Amino acid sequence: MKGSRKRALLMSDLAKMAGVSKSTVSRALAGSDLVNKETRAHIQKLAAEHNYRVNTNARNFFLQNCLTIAVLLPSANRGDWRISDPFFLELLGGIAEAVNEKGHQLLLAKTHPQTGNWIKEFIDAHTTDGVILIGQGAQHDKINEIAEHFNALSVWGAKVDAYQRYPTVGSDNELGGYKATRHLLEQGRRRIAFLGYTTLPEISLRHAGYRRALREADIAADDSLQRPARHSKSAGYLSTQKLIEEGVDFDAIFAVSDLFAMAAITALQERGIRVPEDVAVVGYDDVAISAFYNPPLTSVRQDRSEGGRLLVENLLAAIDGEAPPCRLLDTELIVRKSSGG
Amino acid sequence: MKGSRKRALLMSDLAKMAGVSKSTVSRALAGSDLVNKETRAHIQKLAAEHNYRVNTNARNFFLQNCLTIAVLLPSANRGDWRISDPFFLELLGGIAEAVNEKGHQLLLAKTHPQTGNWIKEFIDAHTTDGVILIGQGAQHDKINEIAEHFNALSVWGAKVDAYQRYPTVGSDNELGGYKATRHLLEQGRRRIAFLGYTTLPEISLRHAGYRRALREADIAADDSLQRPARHSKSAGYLSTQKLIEEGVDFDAIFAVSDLFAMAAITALQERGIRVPEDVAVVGYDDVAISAFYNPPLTSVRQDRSEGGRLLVENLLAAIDGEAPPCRLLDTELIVRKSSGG
DNA sequence: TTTTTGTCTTTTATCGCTATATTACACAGC
DNA sequence: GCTGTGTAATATAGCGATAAAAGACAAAAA
Repeated sequence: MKGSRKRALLMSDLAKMAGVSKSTVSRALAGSDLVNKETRAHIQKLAAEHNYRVNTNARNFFLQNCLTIAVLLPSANRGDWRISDPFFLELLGGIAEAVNEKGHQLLLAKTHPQTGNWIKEFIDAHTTDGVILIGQGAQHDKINEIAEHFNALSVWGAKVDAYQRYPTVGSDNELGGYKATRHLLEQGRRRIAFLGYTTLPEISLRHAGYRRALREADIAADDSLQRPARHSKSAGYLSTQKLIEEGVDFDAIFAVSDLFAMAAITALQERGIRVPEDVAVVGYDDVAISAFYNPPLTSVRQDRSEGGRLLVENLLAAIDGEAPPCRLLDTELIVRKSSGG
Repeated sequence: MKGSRKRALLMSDLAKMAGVSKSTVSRALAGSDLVNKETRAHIQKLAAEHNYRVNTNARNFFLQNCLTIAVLLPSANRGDWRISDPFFLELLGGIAEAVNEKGHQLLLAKTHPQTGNWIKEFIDAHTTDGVILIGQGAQHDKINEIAEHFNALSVWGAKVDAYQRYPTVGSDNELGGYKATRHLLEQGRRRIAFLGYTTLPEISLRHAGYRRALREADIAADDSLQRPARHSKSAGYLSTQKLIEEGVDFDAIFAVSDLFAMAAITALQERGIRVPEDVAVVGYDDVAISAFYNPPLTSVRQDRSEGGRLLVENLLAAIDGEAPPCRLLDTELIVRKSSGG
């Protein structure tokens, strides 16, 4: 079957059948009123009968109004696309929306970060007009390197203090971290654990917000409460278990993703620790499913629609040769009755 | 900014700059060894310096080896892409994988089912070589109607007994329902509620499996245990609440999606009903997040990778003018320590 | 009758790229 | 000096669609 696609019906074939010229067919199919009603109807019927469809590539080529934009989603496990975090997929929705609004095409691709220089490999192998990268992760240097040669990039993530050649879009992570921590402090919590791998730019900023809130409340930072769990499935769970086993005194957790928060809650409840009575938990992302969690998760909302829109805008600007700025999205704390205390 | 994309550098421009012909540039950029090493290097450097990129449309057009495939995901709420069920998004991943493997492009689109004839509208408005529909839902008749004129369709869903003009891919829903129910019966449960809207083809089949399992165990069907919750966010929650309020005697729930199962568990636990001690719950889909749920969810797994592959295969066959068959995927019951009893 | 107008249709040129065929040139061997 | 061989670059010919310009024809106006 591979490649054996049989020669498709062309517009010229259809024209021959209808006894008119190619352009007349083209116009008839486009519904132009420059062709006689009957002729139009006849051609349309003929096209339908013969299951004719215009060659998308030829059309796009001629009209040259359609860019191909790739979205790279790093997948955690090779061969299995059980995406590490639903947030990324929800963001993808926002991007799809924005891309379609602009009339462009969205090429979706999955990649395996572990395969060495994955982004570059992808760009070389495929033909795209621009790339949106979801998940800056710890790849800052690599992305910078790619941006030297390929500037049609737009990245979801955080602005890095150091030299940065590519534009990012992301929530105001510092403020988000601050709001989450503030909320916990307002509930009377004092021993707030931080669950997240601060090496990642976004997480580092959320951590900064967390520290600011504590500082303002005159609470000294406590190293035993810092839990650098990586973004892996079990990390949130294991880190929390460890926290308990080590006998650390804590009455709240700020987890840097909803997934982490859920895993943490699972670990807590397994040990009979009540949420939020004994330990309050706040997450990040406000993933769709969080409202259904048990207990419903208090979380910092990242706006996917707006995020997608800005990512696409930045990319189009970059394609035009501009150097778009890093953008910050509003953050909103979604308080749900229980988990957050 | 819109449309003001400045004239891009062409290959001919680059050729002029390098003092060679267009074809030489083309070959040099393709890394062909038909051009002198030095020439090749020089051209490549020049291209990089001037940030030249080949016109994707022209290239695709010439090579004509690239189809544009659209995936339609019905979104529940207009303007908000908080997708009703994470399973759909995970399936999207499987599709992306398969499409890329075949070297085609995946055009992602979101639609609003409520806008009348959404699928047809989409097909008419966009130019695609084929459409994958995620979510057959209650649209069987409408899809059939579209398939009359447009046969490049591939649908995730179930085979409908009645006249069906389009191919589907889906898990063996009857078997899945059977396995789930069987599992609950083996745990000694006898009063198993069914949570799902049986008007939908897939759900109807799962229900059939449920009934078969009960029949084999000599348990009479009980109408009060049938809960036709629709696929909406709160449906699982509300239906379960009602079940409790009505004082129905039940010791297990088979929910037709993990989302429903989670919502049900939330409702149960709010009333102090323990899961699985008092009521065991089994879901469907085995969504990534289910493992993290509290308690971890026992669920019927639908294989997204395989599903995506088959959806794409069917679509390519349909584009070639064949009439591909409806396919059934294996189902596997994933038993997690707690929820399922 | 001639001109004008209007409606429908065809001709022509083109989008930017790449594959194929062809040419240009250098150097070996006889 | 001529042919044969190999390498490197060029010229040419589309891919299939569409838009713009040009043409054909009939009916209305002068």
